[in-house]
Amino acid sequence: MSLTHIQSFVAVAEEGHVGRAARRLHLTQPPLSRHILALEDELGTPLFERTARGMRLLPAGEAFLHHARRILAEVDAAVHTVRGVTSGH
Amino acid sequence: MSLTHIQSFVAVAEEGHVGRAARRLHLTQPPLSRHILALEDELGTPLFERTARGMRLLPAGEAFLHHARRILAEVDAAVHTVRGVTSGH
DNA sequence: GCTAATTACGTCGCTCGTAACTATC
DNA sequence: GATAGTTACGAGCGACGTAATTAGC
Repeated sequence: MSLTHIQSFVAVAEEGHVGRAARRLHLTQPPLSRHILALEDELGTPLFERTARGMRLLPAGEAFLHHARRILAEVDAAVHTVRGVTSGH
Repeated sequence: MSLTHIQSFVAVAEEGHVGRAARRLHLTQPPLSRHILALEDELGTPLFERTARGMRLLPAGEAFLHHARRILAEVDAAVHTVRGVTSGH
C-alpha cells in the first residue's frame, strides 16, 4: 500500500473512469489500472465493479474511500503543521 | 512522501537511534537514514537533532510525529474496515 | 467496430546493501 | 579508537509508457 495507490484510488472513484482519472493525475491508463489492481490484490477484494462505461464503486470501495480521503487529508495536515511550526509563530 | 518514509520516521523517533530502528524495521542504517533525510528535504526543515548518541526530535519532528501516527493508524483502520465489509459484517 | 480496461514488454529510475567516509566523544 | 550517521556506488526491482489484447455494448 502506498500513498500513490491511495491517490489513484480516490481519483478513479471520483471520475468513475480510469482514462479520465489518468489525465487528471498526468499518467497513462495502464499504470493507473495497475495501482487499482494492486490495491485490490492487497486488500483481498475488488473495490470497483467494471462496467462498459467505466468503474463503479462496490461497497468495499465506498468504505475504503472514506478512509482514503482521511489519510490524504491527514498527510496534508502533517505537511502544513510542520511548515507552521517551522516558519513559526 | 511515502508511507514507508513515515513508518521509518516513527521508528527512529521512538528508538532515538537509526541503528536500532533499522533492526526493528529489518533494514540497514543507510536506507533508513536516507528516508529521514528525504522527509526532511521534502518538508524543508530538519525533524531531528543529531547528537553523538543518536537522534532527538526537534519541535517540528514532535509535531510531525502526531500526524504520522494518525496516518498509520488510519491506514490500518482502512484495511480492517474493508476486510470487515467483505467478510460480511 | 467502439470504448474501456488490462496484459506484454522493454527501459529507466529508485532503493537496497556493502563499503567507505565523517564527525563526535 | 568506538560509536553513530551519512555518502559512494553497483545491482536488482519496480513503475513508467507504448503497443497489443480482451471484453462488453
